[in-house]
Amino acid sequence: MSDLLERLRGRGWRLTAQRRVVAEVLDGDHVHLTADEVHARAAARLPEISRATVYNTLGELVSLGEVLEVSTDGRAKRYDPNAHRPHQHLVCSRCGAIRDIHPGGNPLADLPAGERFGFTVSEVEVTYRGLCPGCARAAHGPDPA
Amino acid sequence: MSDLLERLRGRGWRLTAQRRVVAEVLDGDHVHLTADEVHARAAARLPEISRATVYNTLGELVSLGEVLEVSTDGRAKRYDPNAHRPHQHLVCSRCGAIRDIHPGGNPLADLPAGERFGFTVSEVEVTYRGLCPGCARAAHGPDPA
DNA sequence: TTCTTGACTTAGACTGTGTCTACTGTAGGA
DNA sequence: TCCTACAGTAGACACAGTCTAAGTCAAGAA
Repeated sequence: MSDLLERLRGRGWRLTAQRRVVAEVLDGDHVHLTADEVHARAAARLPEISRATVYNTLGELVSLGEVLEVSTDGRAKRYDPNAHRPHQHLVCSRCGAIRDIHPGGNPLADLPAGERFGFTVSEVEVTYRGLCPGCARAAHGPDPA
Repeated sequence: MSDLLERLRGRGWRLTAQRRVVAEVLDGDHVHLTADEVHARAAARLPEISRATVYNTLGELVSLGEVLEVSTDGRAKRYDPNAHRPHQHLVCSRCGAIRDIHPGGNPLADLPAGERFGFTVSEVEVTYRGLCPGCARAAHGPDPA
């Protein structure tokens, strides 16, 4: 993640304790935190950080292209630091767990011209839904209730 | 849409004026209204209908499988009556216009086993984003501002 | 090192979307 | 007609996110 901090400094980003903590919280693979979760984890290290700062910082990271905003459930948006490698999401319909996946192929090519309604199409978002291994076991196994 | 009303009656749904108006508002192709828009249009025909009734009725239509809930912008959910024909969405990133599209192929098959993390995958949601013809013209043409 | 400046942060009010609750209305059977 | 259960209502509440005004601080200049 120091890469990210370096890139941000290179872009003239003023580096404050708050921004550093938010960037650090977003480090890792398969990280998809809501703004409130980011705030909670940031506040564990820097108790006085405010919600507005977390929203501001997340918004800046998104517009700099360093973080992706994903909304898989129609509720809170989630923030995904894995922005430099195009990927899709696999979501558990029961517990909400999210995994990043990297299928081959280019889904944009699957859209025939006749279905484009004259749109200039530039992006595709693909979300696979199903049950994660744990929830599938719970659904099939002997019901302990 | 009288099909829908017939189906609902067949399921023992008590058909009231409020429910009929909500179902009628959702008639048509490429219809993707927010709950508030449904409420506004329903209230034009039945002024005393309440917001809670619109939410309740939409929720019932969704759980009966007659209407789909889609959230393309992370803001308000939209309700899509085109639930009996599997389809995907094409969204204008500028004005938010939504079109239903029906590409061939089965996107589920594009997900190799090695990328499934043990999930039992049952659905795919695909959203294409770009500019609709009107917004593309506005972006390219001589700026009238 | 100290000063200056403008960008950054803060608390809290505000908005939009959706849910819940307690009460009222009403369709249809006894 | 009366009863009962389901449907509808208004309004309070909850959650996610945005905005504002005022205070704070990082970083360059002297």
